[in-house]
Amino acid sequence: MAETQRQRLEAREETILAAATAVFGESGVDGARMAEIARRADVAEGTVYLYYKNKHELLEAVVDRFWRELTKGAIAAISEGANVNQQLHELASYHLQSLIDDFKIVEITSRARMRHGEPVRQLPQIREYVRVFDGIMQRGIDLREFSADIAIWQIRDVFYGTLEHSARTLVLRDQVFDPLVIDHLMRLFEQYRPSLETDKTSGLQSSEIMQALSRIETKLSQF
Amino acid sequence: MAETQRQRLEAREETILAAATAVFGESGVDGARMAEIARRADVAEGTVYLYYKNKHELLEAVVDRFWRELTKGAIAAISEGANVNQQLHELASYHLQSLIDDFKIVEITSRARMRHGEPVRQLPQIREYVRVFDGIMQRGIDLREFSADIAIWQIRDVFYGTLEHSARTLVLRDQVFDPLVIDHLMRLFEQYRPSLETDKTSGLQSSEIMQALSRIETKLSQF
DNA sequence: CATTTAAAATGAGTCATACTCATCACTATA
DNA sequence: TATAGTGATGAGTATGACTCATTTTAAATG
Repeated sequence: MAETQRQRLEAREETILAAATAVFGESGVDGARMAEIARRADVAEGTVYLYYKNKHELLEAVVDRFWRELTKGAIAAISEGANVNQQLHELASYHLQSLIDDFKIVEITSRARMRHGEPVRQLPQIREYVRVFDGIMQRGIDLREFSADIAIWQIRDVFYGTLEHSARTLVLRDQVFDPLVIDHLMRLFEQYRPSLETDKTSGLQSSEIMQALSRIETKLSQF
Repeated sequence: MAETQRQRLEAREETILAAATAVFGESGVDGARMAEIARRADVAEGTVYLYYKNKHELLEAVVDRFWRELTKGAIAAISEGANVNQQLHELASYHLQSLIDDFKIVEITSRARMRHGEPVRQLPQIREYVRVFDGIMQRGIDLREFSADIAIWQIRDVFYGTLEHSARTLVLRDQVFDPLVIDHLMRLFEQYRPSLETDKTSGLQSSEIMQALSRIETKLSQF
């Protein structure tokens, strides 16, 4: 049956992809042997090339699937009804944990970015992934929890940049998740709250206010 | 003369390193041919292997030198007498500009990090490079410009993580330096200022102000 | 200056491995 | 059961990193 045939082919493609993910993860891109991937997928070496044009395209498929799964996981990790802050916290935790758990595959992602024929491109699936963040931030702005004049793309760079760098630092040390990183990041986001009465530098202004209040109170106490 | 001989060898090593930097930059790690590097350095292919054990070690040398130069440049870029904030601004600008200008080499850095025999390591020269940041922050703490209870390593991750991610975003768009990124980052550092009278959340501050105002109003109403 | 000796350079040859392609096997339809 | 056509195979090819026997260069010695 055509239906069964198609399923067989997809199953085989999936098997090859799984084998490739494992081998790339274990041995890295350069260490991975196409022969080993074929062996694990229980197919001949030539068969792999029926499904993927070359090693790099196979790598791209592995990375692509990884980020697609990550997107699913992220969406599942944030609780529907929660407030914006809570959701950001959940996304940050999920992201950091994933980066640590699948460090090998994440490292490999940069390899997929550069195709031999030069111009560095952004992977569509990563674009998709960061949309999750953008969605939450946009909701935060709509709900007036965040100032309307922030640039989401800049904050996105802070968010993902910090987490990526932190993950690298953590893995190079002891490989464990550190909630302090999340707390610290979330504290930064307080900067984006809409300020009712002041501009940027709340320190100076509030101290001025406090001084003024002190003067008033001192005066009053004289009565 | 032994002196001259030694210089000749070092000059040749430098020539090979320069050729390698160029070829790696143009063609990427996988695209770079050892034969091409040798040709550009005007030596035989075998000669390259007298100076560097293999392609990966040559790559490491290229990356190592790049970051060493970057450290020199960073130190030169920050003005000795300036205040901490100014210095951070200068370092951030220099770093972002460098990441954009030498994007190719920076991308290649991650390749140098993973040696075939597994465990990912941090490159000594990058360690050295981030010390520049640490030094400025420490001075900031000593001068009470920053709160003493901050963890420098966390802020370092924010600093470099954000800049690295921003650089990637910028390069993938239009390749140009954007001062907004720096301003935004510097704004975040306001979070680390020592607060004179209050804790973290400026929201709490305003509530304190409201309480004080209430006290005043209460007092006033007594007249 | 000639000779010896050691170091440095060379590039043709080796080897590992990504990729190809002529051949074979299997499945579905007539 | 025959046949067509799609999918699978793995021996063979091409490429490029790396080696090493040989040659060249330069320093040391008399």
